Amino acid sequence: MAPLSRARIVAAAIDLIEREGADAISMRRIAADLGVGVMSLYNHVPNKAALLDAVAEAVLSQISFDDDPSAEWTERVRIQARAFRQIAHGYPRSTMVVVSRQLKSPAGLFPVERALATLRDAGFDGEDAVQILRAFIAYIIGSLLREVGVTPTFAPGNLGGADLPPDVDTTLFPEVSAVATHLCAGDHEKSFEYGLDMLIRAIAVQLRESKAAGRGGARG
Amino acid sequence: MAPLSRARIVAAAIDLIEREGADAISMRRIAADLGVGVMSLYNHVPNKAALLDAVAEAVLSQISFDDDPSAEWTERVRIQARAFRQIAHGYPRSTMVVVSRQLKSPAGLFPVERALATLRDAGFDGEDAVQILRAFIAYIIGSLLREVGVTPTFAPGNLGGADLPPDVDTTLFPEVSAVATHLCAGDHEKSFEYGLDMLIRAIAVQLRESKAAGRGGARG
DNA sequence: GGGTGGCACGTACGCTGTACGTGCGTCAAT
DNA sequence: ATTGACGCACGTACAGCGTACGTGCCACCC
Repeated sequence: MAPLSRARIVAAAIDLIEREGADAISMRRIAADLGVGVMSLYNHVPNKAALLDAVAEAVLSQISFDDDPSAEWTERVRIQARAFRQIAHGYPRSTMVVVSRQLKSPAGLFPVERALATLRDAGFDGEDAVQILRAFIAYIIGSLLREVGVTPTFAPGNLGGADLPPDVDTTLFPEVSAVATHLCAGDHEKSFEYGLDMLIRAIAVQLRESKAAGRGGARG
Repeated sequence: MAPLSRARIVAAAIDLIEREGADAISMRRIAADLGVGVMSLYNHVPNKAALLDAVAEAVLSQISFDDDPSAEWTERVRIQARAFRQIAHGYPRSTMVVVSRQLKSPAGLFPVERALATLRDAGFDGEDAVQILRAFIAYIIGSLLREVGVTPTFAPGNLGGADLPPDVDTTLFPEVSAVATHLCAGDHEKSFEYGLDMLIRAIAVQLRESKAAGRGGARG
């Protein structure tokens, strides 16, 4: 048996989360899966919180950014956003863990660096780039939460429908009832791309305004 | 002493969360705060998960929508979005609880109804209204998570700065270092309004395109 | 008066994270 | 070769968790 190591512990934790959900995770289960004693874990990880941080970092660091630096900036931010979403597909149950702990490690900073470079190349000054990036991250995280939150047990049936309780009061919620079909139809990718399109176009508009108003911020 | 009731239990739970954080919540602590036995809680609440759902619903139902139905739709969605953010200010530690459990109750459906009515009044058809709403909710939730996640212990010092570790490698992360000032400066309201502006303008652009392309969706 | 049901409560069980002590294996210095 | 130090796996133990179950009190209706 390979010697116990931090990496093996983190891998086992991710595996367990993906198989049985984030709630099922415990030091004892992880140790059992690894075939070691519980306390052996603490020789490599200070405590459970740190282990979850390590899980978040490991998942996050698997993002692969393959956007072409010479491409149009609109396409680059689109690809970067998709890369984020991709990890949520690879590790759906871990997404909540990643999102719920904010980490200040290089793994978390790397995508930020990439995005800022893209936005500043596009012509935004520092403050606007930061604000735009924040808006993007907020949108992406919110989207991922919706995607993974809607399928807490991964029942294959609720991917297309049964999202809404069937007993919505038609008179109390006329609008909801009217668009119930679309509300229930949960094509996550389509929704994600829809909002992504919106955001990118908004940024493009802002950039034009910014340029029209001369150098400096997009305030106007 | 007033008789134990579901409402009193939920209120005590919210109180406890706000005072000591979401991690500190336990049935025993709640019971102790109420001066009752632990198991008495279970006469009014089936289990802890249901209690947390009730907490989320109680917090969510305190949103007050005072947007003027005759106002411009851009202003209405802005005010509705702010109303959401407002609850995160009233119950900062509970926000994570609200966000992490998706609920299909009237309390959760009411804001949806309101928003859909506004968007459809603005001229969007059902599908676009739903997609736009989803993008908005994603942005708002993502923003709130950032706001409350940055202050897990509510230390008054870290509101303005100290967000970034001081040892960021300048050569590894040149962009991050260059805009570190803006990255650390965390004016949550300003950031929220910045992205909100972006989104609303994006929707306005989309609406114009939609109208220019004739009746129907905004698909161009 | 006698049944019935709601509600507060104590006890108990299996689970959790982790502090602490112990023993084994390997390597460095003598 | 002997000894000491150190790293690491592990068992035990403890406080705290959610909650299943049983008990007893009290208000109610027949």
